[in-house]
Amino acid sequence: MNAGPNVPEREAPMAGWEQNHETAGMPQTSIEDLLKAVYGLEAAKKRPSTKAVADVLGVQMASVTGMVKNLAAEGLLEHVPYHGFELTAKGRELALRMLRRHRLIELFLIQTLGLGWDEVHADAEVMEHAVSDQLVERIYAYLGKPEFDPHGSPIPDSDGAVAARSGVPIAHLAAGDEGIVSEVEDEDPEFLRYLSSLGIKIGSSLRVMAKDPYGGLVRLRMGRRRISMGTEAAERVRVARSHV
Amino acid sequence: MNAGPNVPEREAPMAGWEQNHETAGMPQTSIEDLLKAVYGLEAAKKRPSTKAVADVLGVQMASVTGMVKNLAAEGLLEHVPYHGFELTAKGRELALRMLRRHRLIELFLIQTLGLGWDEVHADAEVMEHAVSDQLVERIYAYLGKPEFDPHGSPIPDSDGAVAARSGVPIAHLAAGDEGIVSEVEDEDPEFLRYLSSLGIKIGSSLRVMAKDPYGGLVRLRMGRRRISMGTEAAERVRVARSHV
DNA sequence: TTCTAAAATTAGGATTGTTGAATTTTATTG
DNA sequence: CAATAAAATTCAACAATCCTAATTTTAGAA
Ligand SMILES: [Mn+2]
Ligand SMILES: [Mn+2]
Ligand SMILES: [Mn+2]
Ligand SMILES: [Mn+2]
Repeated sequence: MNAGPNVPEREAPMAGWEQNHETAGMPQTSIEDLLKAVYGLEAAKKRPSTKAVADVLGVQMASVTGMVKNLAAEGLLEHVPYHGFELTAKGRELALRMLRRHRLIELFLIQTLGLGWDEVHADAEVMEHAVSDQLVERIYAYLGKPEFDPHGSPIPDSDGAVAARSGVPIAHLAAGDEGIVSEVEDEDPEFLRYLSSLGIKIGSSLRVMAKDPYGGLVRLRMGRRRISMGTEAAERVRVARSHV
Repeated sequence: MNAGPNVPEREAPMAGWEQNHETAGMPQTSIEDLLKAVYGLEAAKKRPSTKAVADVLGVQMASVTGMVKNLAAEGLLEHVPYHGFELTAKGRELALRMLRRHRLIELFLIQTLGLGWDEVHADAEVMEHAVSDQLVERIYAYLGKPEFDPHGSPIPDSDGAVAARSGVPIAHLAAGDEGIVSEVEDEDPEFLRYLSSLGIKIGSSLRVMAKDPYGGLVRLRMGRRRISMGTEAAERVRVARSHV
């Protein structure tokens, strides 16, 4: 065993520099991010392969294999070597707990500080590992028990229940379809600014005018504005169909 | 070398679970806390000995010796084995940067969420390592460029300049002295609740009625309330003398 | 000055998260 | 069915924190 709590006697030093974090048996950042990555791949109906997870995390496959061994030992996921892995109920719970934190933090920063939807992801990505459950619940209450984050993603509740992903990617619509923007990919600030420049936000109502068969361009109308979007972007914006 | 940035190609996954933190060359939590501990001891005019730092951080002396070697190699402090260490300008800068973060976060949580002064230290202690400089400055602006944190400690400015510690401990006052509470020790929630139960807050005006020479009890008057306080507590509350 | 207790360092381990290189397994293609 | 490329694992190393148990150094007391 290693790194016991080892509570030191307090020494009555003056305000502002004392330590003694209660970070004892807390799950590590990397663990939590790996679980989130697996969850995200599962949710996106992609197989959470070693390679896919490594790509999401930005580490080598060997690192994932190594970490997965620890995670499996802790009962957070199951691993059949060479045949992928899968979250256990416990692992999914932890992943959803992180997603809840991430999304509440994003919304909190936007609501309090007036940041833009393109300015909060990176900070939330780090802060999600740093806040206490107590603080998260205070934020939740302060925000009025919100159900969606600033990018339209559902906020898991404190029991780990989460609404199904809403809508379908714009790219999956056909000419003539109409819908309301329900969720956008949130991790790339540039992309979010691009959407803003097109006037797209959560709740925007749009209609597919045409789809170019080869280049993969989608022509849309939003109110009286006409915009076009490449397939790549059209895959990253989901709309709830309002008309088939 | 280890853990290169290793930027992965983006894969256009859907909102809410992508990673790729920009945590590349960032200083670690332990490093930052050690520097803060040394700074705090220096500020309190205690020698930042291996033992003192170990006690503050809640680790063994051997761990401090080891970490100090790294810190010295990075030019954050100077170490003369067996004769203590001292922050370099760079080390002090980093320590003050952390203190700024810590104090702004505490104030931010209190102002936005309405938390009590006893509920913010532990979260700030962890969050201080997690927020971006950009976010810190947004918080600073949002709070109206505050000069003091909720416990009366001065907030270092973004250049690392910090006001001198204000006041003296109540324990240092003599009978008849009057003063205004200017700063209280912040890391022990119990202690802060104890102060609250006595009605003491930053700005409270009080007068020393008597000091018991042996037991070390200080008898105070605050408005028309009379309170007594043991030496230990009286060492942890500072007042700005208003009358000698 | 000599002794001794406290403080500090060194030595030797453990654990975690990494990497790159070598190897093994799987799946696909011919 | 064999060849082969991609995916996955294993292995050896390394860095950073931590620990416990020696050992060394310092400083204060006798
Ligand atoms: Mn996000
Ligand atoms: Mn994260
Ligand atoms: Mn504090
Ligand atoms: Mn800290």
